[in-house]
Amino acid sequence: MSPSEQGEVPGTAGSSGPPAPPGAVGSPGSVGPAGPIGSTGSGRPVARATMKDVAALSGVSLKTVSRVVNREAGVSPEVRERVERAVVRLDYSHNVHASNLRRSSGRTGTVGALLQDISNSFSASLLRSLEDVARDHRTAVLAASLDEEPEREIALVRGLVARRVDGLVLMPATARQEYLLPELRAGLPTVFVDRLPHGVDADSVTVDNLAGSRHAVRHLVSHGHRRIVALGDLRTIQTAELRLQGYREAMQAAGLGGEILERADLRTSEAAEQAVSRLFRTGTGPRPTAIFAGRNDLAVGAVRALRALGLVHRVAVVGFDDFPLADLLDPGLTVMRQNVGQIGAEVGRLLFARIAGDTAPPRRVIIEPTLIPRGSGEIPPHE
Amino acid sequence: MSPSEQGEVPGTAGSSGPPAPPGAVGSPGSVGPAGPIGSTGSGRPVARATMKDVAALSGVSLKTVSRVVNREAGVSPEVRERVERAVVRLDYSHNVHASNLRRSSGRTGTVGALLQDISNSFSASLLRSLEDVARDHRTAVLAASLDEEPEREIALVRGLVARRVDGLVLMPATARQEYLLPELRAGLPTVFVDRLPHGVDADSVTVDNLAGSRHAVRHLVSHGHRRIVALGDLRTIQTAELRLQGYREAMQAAGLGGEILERADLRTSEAAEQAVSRLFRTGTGPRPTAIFAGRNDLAVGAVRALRALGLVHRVAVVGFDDFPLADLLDPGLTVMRQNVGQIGAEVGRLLFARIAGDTAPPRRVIIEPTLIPRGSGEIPPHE
DNA sequence: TCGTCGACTGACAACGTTGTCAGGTCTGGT
DNA sequence: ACCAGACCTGACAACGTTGTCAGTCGACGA
Repeated sequence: MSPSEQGEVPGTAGSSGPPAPPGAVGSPGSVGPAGPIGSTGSGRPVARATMKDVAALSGVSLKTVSRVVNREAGVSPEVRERVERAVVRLDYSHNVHASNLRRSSGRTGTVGALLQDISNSFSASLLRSLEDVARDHRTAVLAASLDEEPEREIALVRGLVARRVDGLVLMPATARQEYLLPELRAGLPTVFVDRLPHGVDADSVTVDNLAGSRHAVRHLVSHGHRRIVALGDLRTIQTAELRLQGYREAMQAAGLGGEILERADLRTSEAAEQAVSRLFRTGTGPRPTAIFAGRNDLAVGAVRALRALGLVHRVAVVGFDDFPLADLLDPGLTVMRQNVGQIGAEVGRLLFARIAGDTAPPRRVIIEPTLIPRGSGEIPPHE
Repeated sequence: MSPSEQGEVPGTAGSSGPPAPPGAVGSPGSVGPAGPIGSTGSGRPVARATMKDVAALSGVSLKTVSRVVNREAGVSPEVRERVERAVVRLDYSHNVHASNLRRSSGRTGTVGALLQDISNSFSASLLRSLEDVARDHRTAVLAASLDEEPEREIALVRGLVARRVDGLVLMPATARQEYLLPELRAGLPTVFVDRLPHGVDADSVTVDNLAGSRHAVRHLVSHGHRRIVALGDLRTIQTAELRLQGYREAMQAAGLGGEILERADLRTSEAAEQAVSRLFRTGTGPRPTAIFAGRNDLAVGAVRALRALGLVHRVAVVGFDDFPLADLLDPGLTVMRQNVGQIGAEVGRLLFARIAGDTAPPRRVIIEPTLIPRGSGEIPPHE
């Protein structure tokens, strides 16, 4: 029997080939009584070909197919060629789940990224730079948004662990992460980003929020401002509270403790817009002359409100977190920039080092934000 | 023997319990000679507990553990309780890959989304709305960026198929997608987004680029413009070419065929900025009085150039694709808005209908973009 | 008292793959 | 002619789980 005559596509109309060769494993029809693999006349889905089918078609054993598919050495060129033809003919696609299950390494080639909201520019850019690192490691990224919902975080982590991700990037929505302890002990590489871990010890990449907001406020003070209002997100969010704290510290340090004025728990751009609008419209006493916004869309909301009031060139604004087009506003928005690309790359570096087996003690990488003056933060006080 | 005394954590220091009960399956030490499960003194990772370990600890069979974990009926409360305690004690986590391998359904609870660039606001918002639909179906999303690289698309699709995703969302970078035929025939639910499929038949959700760009150009013409320049991305990108085509058609229809002026193959905001800059600085003859930008960051680049030239209030601009803060520019940027939330939700709806078994012929959903006038597109011509 | 039924539980095979090991063939040296 | 060794190839078990089916046990009606 010549090798080239061996096997046939199971179920192909008009069987014209020889009977299954002696070496064939399994019955050709085992995928289904009526079903050719890869195509039916109708649109009905069809079972995928397995290594068994490839083995049967090419007249070799399962193990040999495995060798060819995994490009292992020690397969004769003719056999390799025969198997490869069968692979193409059957549209065989490797099943990585079965493969990983059997393999010793236990890697799935997948990492999870749980971020605040992947449609916001900070999370999206972070995800993107992580993706770039992951691709270099032939790894896919499962991404999801937490929207500051703690229960969602816990449910999603459970799901990722059940999927046996090789690593986890987390911008936590929970206040404490003890629930992660078993996973960390089981060796799940985990990197916190933007927010420090609480109750567990793990790698983290964060921005120096305290120093950053102090810097921003000092900047306003140095331009003559005394009545500076701070806008902040939910106080339960670590970074939000830290930025407010930095504001307070800087005010105290400048001897302006009596002028401290905070509007916190602002969730959205609209909430910030409304808060600023109220503050500047209905103010009875002296109004603030400057705004420090603790998050990018709060700054945007503030600018919208000032625009509506005709005050964009009279009230100074500094925001935390840069965003696209901030330079195109009029005046350009002065911000504390967090270098998102650097953060994402650092997160990826740490994560894949852990995945590769790095067992050093947890690292806390802290990135200093930088002030980008663009005009809005350099407006002098107007009464 | 009382149930509460059965079993113990394998390897726990100071074995004080009774010997393994008669019904126990497997040896308690089978996970490793020295290793307790879930914790070691050192930071070394440790094998995860399997159902076998849970079965051994709770003194029941594998199958019973499976029943408890999957909340199947027909397990006595005492046994259930005993198993659940063992699950907690061992930090058992279900292995969905093994589960899916054995299960009949073949679902993995994962879909893939291959978009242009998940850090750009269009792709990011799309991903986000897809994620919301996916979460309702208890499904995770694998996301990746194609950056207009055809080979990457093909490699990533191969990877997703090997991961046996339940469905695929594709914003193709390839000109033709015949390579997908085997997967489509095998029943892989696939939805194209933003760009139509070529060479294969599949669901799609796109924007009416032709009508949209005609509308944008007509808008400029109706404000008195005759010399309108069009900026476009790579002509090989379907949507980019369609938008240029719409521009040409609208110009012809307005009797302005002789005024057609295109700058295509602009990949980035910077390229657009440079092109516009050159056009308006060095122009010898009469300069254009309006710009139609075929993609959001090309519009941004154009605005940057005009800003630098002091022409923002003298040259009209209409962009295709809305983006955050377009309303905050001065003047506000007039755009053709594609309703991204609607597109993403529609994509999700189609995808999960297919996953649920819908076998109707492929659908082409076309969404009409709407003109959002904000000022920049309503500037009259200045010579 | 005995058979029957329902409720619960377990043994076993199978999902698609790879690690281990043993067997077969062929070449070349004696 | 014979054997060692290199080179290919295949049988089998195992990864962690679930579907199938058979078995045990106590309660209940006749």
